[in-house]
Amino acid sequence: MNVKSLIAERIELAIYSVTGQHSSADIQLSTKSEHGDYQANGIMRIAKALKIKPRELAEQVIAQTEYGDIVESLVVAGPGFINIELKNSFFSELLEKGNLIKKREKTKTVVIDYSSPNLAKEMHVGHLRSTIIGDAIARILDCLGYNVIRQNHVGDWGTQFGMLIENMEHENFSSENLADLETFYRSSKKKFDEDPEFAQQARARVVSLQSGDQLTRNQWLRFINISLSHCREIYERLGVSLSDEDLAPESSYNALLPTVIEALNKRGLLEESEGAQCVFLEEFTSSEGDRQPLIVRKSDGGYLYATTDLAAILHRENLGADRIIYITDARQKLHFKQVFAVAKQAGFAKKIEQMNHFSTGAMLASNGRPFKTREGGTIRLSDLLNEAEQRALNLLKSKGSELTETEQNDLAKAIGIGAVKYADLSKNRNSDYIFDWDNMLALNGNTAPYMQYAYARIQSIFRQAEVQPDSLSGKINPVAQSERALCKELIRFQEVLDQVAAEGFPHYLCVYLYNLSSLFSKFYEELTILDADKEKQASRLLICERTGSVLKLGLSLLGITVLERM
RNA sequence: GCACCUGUAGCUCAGUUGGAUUAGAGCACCGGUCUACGAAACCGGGGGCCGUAGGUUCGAAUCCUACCAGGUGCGCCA
Repeated sequence: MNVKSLIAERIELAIYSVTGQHSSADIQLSTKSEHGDYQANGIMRIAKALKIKPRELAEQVIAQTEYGDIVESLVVAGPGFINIELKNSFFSELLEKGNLIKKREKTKTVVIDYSSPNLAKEMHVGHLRSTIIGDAIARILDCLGYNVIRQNHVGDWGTQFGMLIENMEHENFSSENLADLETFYRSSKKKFDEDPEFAQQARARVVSLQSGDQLTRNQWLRFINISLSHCREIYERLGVSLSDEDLAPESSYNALLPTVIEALNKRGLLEESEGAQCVFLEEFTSSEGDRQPLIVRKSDGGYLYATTDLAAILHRENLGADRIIYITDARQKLHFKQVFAVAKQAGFAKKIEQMNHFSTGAMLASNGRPFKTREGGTIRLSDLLNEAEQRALNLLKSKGSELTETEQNDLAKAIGIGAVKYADLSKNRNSDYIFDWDNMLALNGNTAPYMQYAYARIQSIFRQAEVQPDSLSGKINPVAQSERALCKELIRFQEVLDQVAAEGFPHYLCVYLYNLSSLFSKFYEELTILDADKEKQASRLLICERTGSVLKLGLSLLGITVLERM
């Protein structure tokens, strides 16, 4: 249940009955405990528009609000805030019932495009952000009851593949001895850049590939399959929910491309410029009259990624999308802005209500420079993940774990991978972020291990008490400040998920889970659970259970596994 | 040249769309709390001209303008 929306509804109804207008009450979480649990900030804005005194309006709104079941008190404060204190019984009952997440009834279809690696080479660190952030958003939308269609728009078409297939012939490579894709890509690229004759043959390959030459196509398929199996392995290790069914490769849009051009032409959007077919839109014209083109067909007749992306929007429309989301590097911002605008103009997205490009910043090394190997090359994702697991294992050993060797290895995987993912997810996706092993593996602060620890501690309580957490039931009565604070945070879960779903910022969920873990630690330090009297013990065990469930579900939505002990 | 993004504590980051005399976390630094429901934790302390300068209003880290610094993109790569 979204508590914030519930409160907003009540207060907005009262605002309507006082003013006759529908206005946002602007409900926010109170920043200070003296100001209650939530606060309504909208009164001052409304009063200003109506030219009445804010405090008087606030009084009238309070008098009209129906709140007996959820709110303890509504108080006018400062220049016209309404401070809202929730009834303990309200959140106790909510928590006793336990179902904190309410799925949508009228479902919407959301098509989400993420990861989308280039199959010409192995996945590298540059693919991490889109993959992880996209997966979290997809899972959250899923959990909220949206009909989610994942699209992995892998790059499997174009010059690079001509180059690779040609080189497979030259080097006499078969799929069996192509284990190291990255090296093969580099040597092919080198040859392509240095040997004009080879480059020519490579381009000819592209033509025969795209015209359906059987031999070339077979080679291409073999190559794609090797590359895909690398991806599957990475997704498996990362715990990413993408499967083969979500593949929507560039090549699959090939047949649609002439249709796209034709449709643009029919709409009168096409214009030839310097031999290329372009779309010029008003909104991409500067004040000096410089026009920014979206090139959809090259002068040699070839199509570009803009054409493919337009075709992909047509495809999404056919999938019944109400909303489409793309998660890519921020460098593609202008590109998607243009593609969305052209798609709208061309009538490719008549039924799509929302088109979101959620862009991500870059991953940087601790010196603030791009994150590369010492030689200046890209870092393979598999190497990065190996290092994460190794570092987590070292950490476990240094803590003198009592667990067996195999248990430690399993833990190291969960901790290492979780730390890498969480480090990425917990930052605002817009900004570049500095990749730092020590920060992400720290056992304190806004890190995955800190939350995994909080969860493990909760499970330990249940083991100590010899109870099955899922069998717990009864009354919750938060008497102490620290348990009330924890309960109040627990009922915010849906509110936070709704916000991530709307805005595409998983770090809101991270901040929330961190805050929750931290409130749990305070609660745990301050109050006895097992030694408390029967009633308090039952209540507190149930609070522990709800905290554990929210942590487990919350982390799993981020694609991070919890640990029973660590 | 034009456009977009970023600038918050020594470091890494939040700041819920303009909210409350005192801008928050973690690391690092200083100090405190275990004969133990997991100290991998908790509590306290110092540390800030929110890049700079104006403006908008009851109220600005948040909005507007100019400037400074860093990054990125902009006609036939994706």
